[in-house]
Amino acid sequence: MNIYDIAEKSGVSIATVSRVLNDSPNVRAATRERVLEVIRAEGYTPNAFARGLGLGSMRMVGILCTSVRDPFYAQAVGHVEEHFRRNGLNAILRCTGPTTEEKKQALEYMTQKNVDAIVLIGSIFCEDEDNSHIAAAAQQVPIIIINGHIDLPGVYCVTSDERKAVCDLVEALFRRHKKRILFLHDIMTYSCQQKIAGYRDGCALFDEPVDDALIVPVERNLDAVNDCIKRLLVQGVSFDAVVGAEDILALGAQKSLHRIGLNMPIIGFNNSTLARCATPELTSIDNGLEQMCTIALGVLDTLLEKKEASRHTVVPAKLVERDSFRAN
Amino acid sequence: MNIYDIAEKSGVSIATVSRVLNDSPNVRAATRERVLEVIRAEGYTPNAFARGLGLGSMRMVGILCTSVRDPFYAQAVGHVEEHFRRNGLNAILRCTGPTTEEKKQALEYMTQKNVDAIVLIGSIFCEDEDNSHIAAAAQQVPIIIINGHIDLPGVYCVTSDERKAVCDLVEALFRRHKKRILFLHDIMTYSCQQKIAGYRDGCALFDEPVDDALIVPVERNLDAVNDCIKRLLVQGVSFDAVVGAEDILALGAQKSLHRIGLNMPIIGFNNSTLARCATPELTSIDNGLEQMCTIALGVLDTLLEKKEASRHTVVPAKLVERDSFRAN
DNA sequence: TTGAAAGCGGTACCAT
DNA sequence: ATGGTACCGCTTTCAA
Repeated sequence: MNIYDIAEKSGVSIATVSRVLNDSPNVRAATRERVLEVIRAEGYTPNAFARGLGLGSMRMVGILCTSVRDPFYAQAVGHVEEHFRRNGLNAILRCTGPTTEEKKQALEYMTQKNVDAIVLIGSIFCEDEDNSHIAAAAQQVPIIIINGHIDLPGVYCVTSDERKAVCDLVEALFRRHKKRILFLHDIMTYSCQQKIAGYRDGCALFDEPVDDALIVPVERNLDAVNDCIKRLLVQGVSFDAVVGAEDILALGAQKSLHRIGLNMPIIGFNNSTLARCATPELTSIDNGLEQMCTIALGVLDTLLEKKEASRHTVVPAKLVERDSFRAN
Repeated sequence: MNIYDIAEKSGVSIATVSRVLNDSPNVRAATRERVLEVIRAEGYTPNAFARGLGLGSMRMVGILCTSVRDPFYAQAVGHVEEHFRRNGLNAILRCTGPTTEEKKQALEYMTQKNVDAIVLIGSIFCEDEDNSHIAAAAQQVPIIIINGHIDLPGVYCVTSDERKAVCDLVEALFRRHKKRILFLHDIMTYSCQQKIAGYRDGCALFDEPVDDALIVPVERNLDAVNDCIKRLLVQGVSFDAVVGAEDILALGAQKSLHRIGLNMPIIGFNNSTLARCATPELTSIDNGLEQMCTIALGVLDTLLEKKEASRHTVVPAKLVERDSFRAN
């Protein structure tokens, strides 16, 4: 069943059928009805590939993330997919893992598939040495980065003001006389750098020197965090509060410290389900993910209309207070 | 840049270029090299839509789930995407929400996009009244259901033996003289029905009557579970163990009971991150998700080779014991 | 308002 | 081993 069949059965040319299909105004109402009737009766739907060939688009966006199995990215993918779908854009999902090589391949794959845009989820896509693969892809198709920033033509970024949020948090902790704040993080992404910058900003507000021994990298899983905390204590590194660059890190620290019998404010990041599932519930910084996704969609809409869009938008991040903060 | 340009620059016909592109053996090595050289030099990549038009496939599978934002589904989506990608199949993701209407639309969307297969994640796609939309889609393209079962031609199912796993669990609890086991569940899917059947099987083993007041539906969030537990206690419904049809339900019960000061074995389902994040760590039934995904890929591979595949495969589910079980 | 026909960029069959 | 060419199914321009 193709457009020729429909044309024949309706007694019109394929051009007319095509016009009906594409809501062209240049079709007499009666003709349109007749064609639509045949289309309905035959249950016809146009071939997406042929349409893509003619139009150069299948109204698809590529979504890249390092792993949907990570709840934070899953959350983001969900939001992006939903926002886009509501605007008639569907998603090709591709997980890349952390290596630059795979990210590059994924980017090439998406451009070859003629997607209308590529959404990069997380600043982990921003390499600090070489982003030429992103630059190359951006020449073919708009690239949108959620919570990451690269200053490149064709690359549109939406970030969260995590720097300020951490700064405010540090300030609040200092006011409670918590001056040795342990900051746990995993991969040193753009986002992570912002958080650390915020940490330093906060210390600077109080003219307090930053003890680099308190900024500690650790793998993103409970066991690694537990080992890390124990090691720090054995090494005699003292601290009276913990901030995790991800909820899971904060949660790991919480469990570890609880086991040891230590009690102090613990704050996570992303305000994920984990935060509420922790005991006691974790205070967490919400980076405004959904708002970032809404803006991303707006940017893309603007671009698809061939208008210019802002290359960098920043949304606020805010602290969501829960037990792990109040109690201590 | 298209195949004609490459043909011209290499001094061959487009047919030859196409052969080179598709690794046809009928090309002289020297010719192949010359063409490849031009392709490399020009950075040419074939147009996916045109190729799709000719081949009738873009090597894409549709993945449907009610919500990737749910960690369990995210986990599944991640596994499916990964397995398929490694076999050169990419994923179009579409979340549907719980309504049949949206699921139907998603199914239609996928068939219209000429995907090579559709993967349905979770038995929530199996309606118990009317699955005609799935039957219809299955006539166009193979449908694979992960952890759900519908007996329909063209629909291939991989399920987990959750029934047996719950039965074994109930047996183990009975042996510890826990005979009033509260079973919390949310939507009554095929999977949920299996779990309840397992619950009854277990009781039957001990000739113990099932108290239907202990099989309680509740919304899938912490607050709802908390309210539910409190209500049950007020109503005088007594129980000495809790099994949740999802980890989040078990976790909610754990928090609620802990707050009240009650202590009893609590077991979740899916062995998600949540299980390890709970305090104390939750015992959980692992339904063998990854194995299901591996099998799903195998089935699809078989089908794409136009061979017959088994319409229903069952993988074992097993209990992963942690603190919430041992301690009590 | 409608139709004819030329693309879009490939694949694959049939010759040679 | 290679080339010519007829599709694949739709969009769009140009005429009428």
